[in-house]
Amino acid sequence: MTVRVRFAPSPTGYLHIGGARTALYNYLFAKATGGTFVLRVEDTDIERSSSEYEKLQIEDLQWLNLLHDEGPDKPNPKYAPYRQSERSHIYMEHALKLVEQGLAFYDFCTDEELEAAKEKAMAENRDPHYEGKWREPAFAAEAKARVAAGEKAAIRFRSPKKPYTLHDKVKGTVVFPENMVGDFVIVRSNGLPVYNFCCVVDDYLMDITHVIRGEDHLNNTVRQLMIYEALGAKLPEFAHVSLLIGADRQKLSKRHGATSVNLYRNDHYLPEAMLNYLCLLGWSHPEEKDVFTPEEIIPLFTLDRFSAHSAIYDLVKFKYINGQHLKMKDNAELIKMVEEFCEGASVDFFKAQSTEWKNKAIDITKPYSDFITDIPKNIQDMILDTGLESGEQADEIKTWESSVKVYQFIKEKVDNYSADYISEADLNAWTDSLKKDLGIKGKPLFMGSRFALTGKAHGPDLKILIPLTPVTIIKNRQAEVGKFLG
RNA sequence: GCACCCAUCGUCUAGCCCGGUCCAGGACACUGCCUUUUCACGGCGGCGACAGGGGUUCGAAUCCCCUUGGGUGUACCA
Repeated sequence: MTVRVRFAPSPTGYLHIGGARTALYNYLFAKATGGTFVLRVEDTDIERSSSEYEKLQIEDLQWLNLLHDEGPDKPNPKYAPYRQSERSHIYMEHALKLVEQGLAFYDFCTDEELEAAKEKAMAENRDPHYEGKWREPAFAAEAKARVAAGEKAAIRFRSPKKPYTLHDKVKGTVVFPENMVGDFVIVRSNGLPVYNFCCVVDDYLMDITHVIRGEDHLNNTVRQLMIYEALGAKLPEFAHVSLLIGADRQKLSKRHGATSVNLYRNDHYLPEAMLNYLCLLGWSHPEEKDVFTPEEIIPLFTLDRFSAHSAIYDLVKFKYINGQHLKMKDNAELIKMVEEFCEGASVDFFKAQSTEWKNKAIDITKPYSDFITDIPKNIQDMILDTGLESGEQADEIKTWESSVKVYQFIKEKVDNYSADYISEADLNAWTDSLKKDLGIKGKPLFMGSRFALTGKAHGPDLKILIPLTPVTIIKNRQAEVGKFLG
């Protein structure tokens, strides 16, 4: 049996990080087993669904490189169409069959009647299940006649009063007691079928072998189990993955920060880092590695390494993982990314430099960066910025009497420098001269010359940094340094 | 309310199914040291958890029960 899994988003908003995570798990499982990853669009809620969101969600999936093998844009004739809105006739056909078999029935109750019955049941401390007369087989003929006459009716599934057992790959054996659900609607009175019904019909007809989805569907599964049974369909394997929650352990929402994938995409997070981080929220690497690429994980991915409890979505480790993936990239790729994705004065400057310059600039900024956008930011701070660093270190430098000597010596050299950039050899000659001729050594020499050249007490190795810095900028800084030192 | 799910460092987790090798391991964060005549990167340490209570057992993080806490569902939403 070849594995077929699906990701079935509702196009009612942007792709959510929780959705991306379940998509990832389905994708990894398909790749790990040589199976097929199907994308199905669950747009039965016509009020909230839009084709625009469908498009955007697919774009986000593509950005994450979670490419589907089958879907609305890559149909397999055997299973198409892949949008539930285009499959209405299929659902109706099966719903009608269930009515014929007496496993479902037409219901003519009004919303008011239903609401009143529900309130009464609650008040009497009974389960608020359907109690209308139409569930009685005796009314079947009358119902059929009324529908034939054009009257609108919902179709309800006659729920068997017995317990159901689910063997879930994550939760283990779950027993749903009888009376957990009443006779639920499978087709609305407006003729549109409902999620729990469509889902089963589709998973059945599309030969889905493994249903990997969020835990929020766990209780729904009892309804689905009933429908599988009524349809005479073989049950797929189920894996109900725990949910992502906010730092307050509440459902993830806007107030917890960015919850949709496109926001991370716009901020130029690395897609492979996002996948890496999301993967770890609820699944663990067999060797406890925590930085890895999707390709590395595919051969290792199994359904028995999920944790059963929900995980707090917290950006701190995400940042670390993004940094690790960034540091794995080679310079050529990083240069391309900076030029393509980043903007600002430092990027414009960057683009105008030689390849050699770019490579060195990447070398010195990479260790300081977790995000691609940190690179131009660091280029700005380290190479282009003319401001002074304030704080204890700078104050300490000011107290050294040698600082002024170092500054004056270097200032004179820089003022008379004819090239646009100071060479490493010249810089070495200057520090040698400071050491030999002026007798300055140790901290005052190195810290002092760093401050005299950069206006800062910290930063990358001067020998690499200074040859990358335009002399004009150093001159501007020196005016500031001069004022600071008095 | 009722049903279902869950419960190991602040966070993500390993271990739990198949009790002893766990006075509980890793990672992030925080922190100390080393390296770097600076900072970052890196390396080596430190801090830090089995929710509580019963039971079973020679022995429980691991099995059972209760409590507490959290989550989900209970729609003619998905």
